[in-house]
Amino acid sequence: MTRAILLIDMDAFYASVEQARRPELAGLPVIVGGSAESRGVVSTASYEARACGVRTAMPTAQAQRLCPRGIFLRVDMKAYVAVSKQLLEIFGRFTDLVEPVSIDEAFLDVTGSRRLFGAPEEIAHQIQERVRDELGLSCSIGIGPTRLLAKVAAELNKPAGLATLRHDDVHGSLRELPVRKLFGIGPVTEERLRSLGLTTIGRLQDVPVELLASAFPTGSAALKELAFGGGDSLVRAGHAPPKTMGHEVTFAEDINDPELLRATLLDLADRAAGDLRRKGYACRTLALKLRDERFHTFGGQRTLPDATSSTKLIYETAAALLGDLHASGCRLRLLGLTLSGLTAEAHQLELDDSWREAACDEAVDRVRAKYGAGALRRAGADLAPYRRRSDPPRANEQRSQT
DNA sequence: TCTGGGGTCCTAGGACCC
DNA sequence: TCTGGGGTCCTAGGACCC
Repeated sequence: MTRAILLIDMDAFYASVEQARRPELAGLPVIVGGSAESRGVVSTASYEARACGVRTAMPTAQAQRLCPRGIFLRVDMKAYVAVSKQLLEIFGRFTDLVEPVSIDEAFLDVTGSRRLFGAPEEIAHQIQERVRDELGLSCSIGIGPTRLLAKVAAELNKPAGLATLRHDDVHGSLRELPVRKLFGIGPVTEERLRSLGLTTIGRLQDVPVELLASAFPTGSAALKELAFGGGDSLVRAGHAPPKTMGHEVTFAEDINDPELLRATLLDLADRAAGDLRRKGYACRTLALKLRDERFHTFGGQRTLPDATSSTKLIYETAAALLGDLHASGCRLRLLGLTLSGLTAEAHQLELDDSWREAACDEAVDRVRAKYGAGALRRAGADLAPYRRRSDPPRANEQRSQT
């Protein structure tokens, strides 16, 4: 039996959540993203704002020029995560095979749900109805026999759309679409394909594989598979375990002061290690990301002999790495720290005095769990420049130092 | 006109071991 | 003096996604 896969994609998710919880914003150009002063970009623009030309990833300053009457809001990730959970609950009523792919998208395998809920199109309609009535949000749904075809279909008819691509369409309507519609083909690959005269999916289907292989020595087979709507189509229930966890920050102004950079690093390490412990992981590898004033991005990584979740050890390793990577002393616009090589945390052997650090981390975590992430800050981390510039502590915020 | 922050996956080269 | 092949781990960088 042909598989029936749905890809549900929320329309203008962040902006729509804001409009749903603040009805006075309905019908207005809402733009969610970083503030213009802090070199932010647009995360999501409502369709009213898109009418002015505002797009995702556009600098906020540019969005303000295009849409002077736009309502600019900061990202409220907590609120969006909460709505995302509600969405997954709704999807789960129709099938157990729900695979979230991002905060606002999920694959559903409804192959086995037809007897209960009807044809895939019927199921999709019901889901759109439930999402609209219960959460006041709209979504677009693509239906296909593979994940890729469902994904492409979802893009065909936004917003509030519903579209189906069947196996037959691979040799029909799919051929007319630009290659960029295929998940996995981005701007770079699109341009390289264009230089070969391959602009539509049909041309990509027809091109001899030898010719493709000369331009893409390693990726030609995968490109062909994409063009025919193939690829992995197993929908895996639930969230995949995380592979990395990290944080990065873009400064309001480029800096090279070693003390401010170390303070930033301490804050990043504190946040990343805190996430690690909260979710029950330890890491073995940590990677630094730097971006200089010319927007050149570079980095480095270190692997530890043993897994850790200690803020202190992670910070000290990262600080040493920063010393190596930033020997030039150039001005930086971005600093990031990502932890990888994650393993489920085993209880640490207390052979040395690392138990002191563990006890300290644990105490910090408990206070934050009770009073919020801002309740307590590592001594030194509050020097991080973005803390002072764009994120002043609230008047009633409890502060103490460790 | 100035370019965010959270991720996943892939490639390629070198070290090292058997 | 010349010289294997496979496998794993580590590092740097980049494409891509939302």
